[in-house]
Order: sequence, then C-alpha cells, then structure tokens
Amino acid sequence: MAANSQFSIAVHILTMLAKNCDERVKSDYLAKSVNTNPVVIRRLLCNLQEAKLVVSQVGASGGTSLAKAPENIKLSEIYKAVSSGEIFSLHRKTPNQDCPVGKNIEAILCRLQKEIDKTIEEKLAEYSLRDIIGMVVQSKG
Amino acid sequence: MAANSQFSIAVHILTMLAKNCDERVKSDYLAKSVNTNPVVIRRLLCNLQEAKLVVSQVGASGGTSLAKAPENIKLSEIYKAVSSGEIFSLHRKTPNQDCPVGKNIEAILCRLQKEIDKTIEEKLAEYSLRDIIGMVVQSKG
DNA sequence: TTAAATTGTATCAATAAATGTTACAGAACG
DNA sequence: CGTTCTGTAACATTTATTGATACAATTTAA
Repeated sequence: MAANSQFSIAVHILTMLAKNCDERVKSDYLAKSVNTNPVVIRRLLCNLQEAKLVVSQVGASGGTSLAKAPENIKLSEIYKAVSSGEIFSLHRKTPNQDCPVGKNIEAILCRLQKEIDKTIEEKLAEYSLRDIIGMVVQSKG
Repeated sequence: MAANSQFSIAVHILTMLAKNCDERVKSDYLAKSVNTNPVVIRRLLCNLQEAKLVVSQVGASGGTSLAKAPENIKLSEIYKAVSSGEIFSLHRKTPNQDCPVGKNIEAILCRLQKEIDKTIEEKLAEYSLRDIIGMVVQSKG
C-alpha cells in the first residue's frame, strides 16, 4: 500500500489550527500547506472531529477550529484518533493450527502489540500541540 | 499495500527454530507452519542471517538454525532486523515550504519518530525468544 | 561422479491499503 | 437565492508487501 501518513498530516494540520486559534480555517488552505487534495484533509478532519479534537462548520464562511486549547491536546490523543493500533500486522493467513507454535503465536503477538501500542501512547502523551508550536517557532528563528 | 507482517512471521519462525535448537530446519517446514510460500520464509531468513540471528546452510540436508541461544535473542533484535523504523510515514509529498509549519514539521516529526522507535525497542528488549517459547508452552497446557 | 535436496535470488504477478480525484448533496451565510 | 463550504460517495492511482515460478549454486550421499 501507499504508506500511512495520517498521523503526520494530522499533527501538521492541527498545528496550523493551533496557530490560528481564533478563526475557522478552510480545508483548501490546509491542503495547500500539506500539499495534497482538500478531500484528503476533510476526511482526516472528520476523524479528528469524532475524536472531539476539532469542530467544523459547514456552509459559507465555514471551516474548522480546535475544540480545545493547544496545551490540552496531547499527541497521544491524535495518535488514537487516526491509528488502527496495528504497529505491525499479524499473519495474513491463519497459521497452521496443528503446529503448537502456529496455534498460539497469534494470541501472543496480539498481546504484545497492545503492550507496544500502550507504550507509544505513553510516549506521545509527553507532548502537546503547544509543544509542537514551540518547536516550529524555534526552528524559524 | 498489503500490510507488513514481517515481524510477526519472524517471531514465529524464530520460535520454531528455538524449539528445534539441535537441528537444521528447512524453509518448507517453516512455510507450512506459517501457511505461506517457502520463498517468503527464505527471504526473511536472509534478513535474519544478516542480523546474525540465524545461520543457514545450503545444499542437501541444509537448513537454518539459531545463531544464539533463545535466551540471548531479544525481540528488539528481531524488530531491528526486519523493520524500517517507520512507525508512521512522513508526508508523501513535501509540504509547502512557504508555510512556517510546512517548512518545519517534517524535521519535528522525524525526531519524534526516532524517539518512538527507541521506546518500542526498549519495550521489546524486555522479552527474549525464551519468553515466547514459555508462552507457547503455557498456552498448550 | 552423478542425482537429489536445499538455499539464495531474480523476476513478475497478485493483493491490498492508502492517497488522489471528481462529483455533488446539503448547510449556512450574506 | 446565489455563493461558499463541509461531508461523503465512488472510483482511479500509487505503492509496499506477499505470493509464485524458475533456476543457478552448493552440499550431501549413494
């Protein structure tokens, strides 16, 4: 497949919104910064809306803004909003159930995967959107 | 794309080898347990050989065995052997460099990605192949 | 010394997931 | 009431992984 860049794009556009906290930002504008199609942005914004990270308004002069202050949006929330929790995939085809390893390995890997996912979330909870804004600004100077 | 299951398959076949420490195991046999094509297994074994986790021998009565005792193979080594270090993908197309966020976000995400990757490796270093064998055996009983 | 068995590897087809594109209904603003 | 947006459906495109076939090179063993 084409590689999944939803987390990257989500952080990107949420940072844009965070820098424009007082206005509604349009998907066209975000798409130009990300360098992609507006529909791709709108699709992602729908996910982020479900996760209650943004609020969109339809109609003329509509657009999207953050649902919370940047310091209250942790990267872990963004991660949870857009990721499937599959750091690695399990077997594509069910392994041989007549083999002791084949029979049990999937459940073991599944548990391991959840542990890893939790570890990632904990790591990402260390950063907020505010921190990202700080990094963007610092790089500029 | 089809989802990447190399880590899962690698853990699977290394566990098989670990349970058969004293013999050379053939790719055909491993493929039957994993339920895939032997070439897929051989490709993966080549990676694991480069990482010095297994040793293969060509020719009649050839096959593959572990290069180290199961307790000395950490899951983090397996992960490093087969993964690209890309937990999430960066932007597919370069973002707009005239936008402050677009200009800086890639570097920020890249650093973040490396941090996460390190976190995953630390987590996976907590388990060895011996631990996995233990889990397989326990599930059986 | 030859036949059989196996890995290593190249090549290409098949699969599948994500992204990109077009189109348009529906809502809100002015 | 026309214009501007979002939401979403439908489908094409892209691209990484997996699967399959083929065969050279190597090793064993009869």
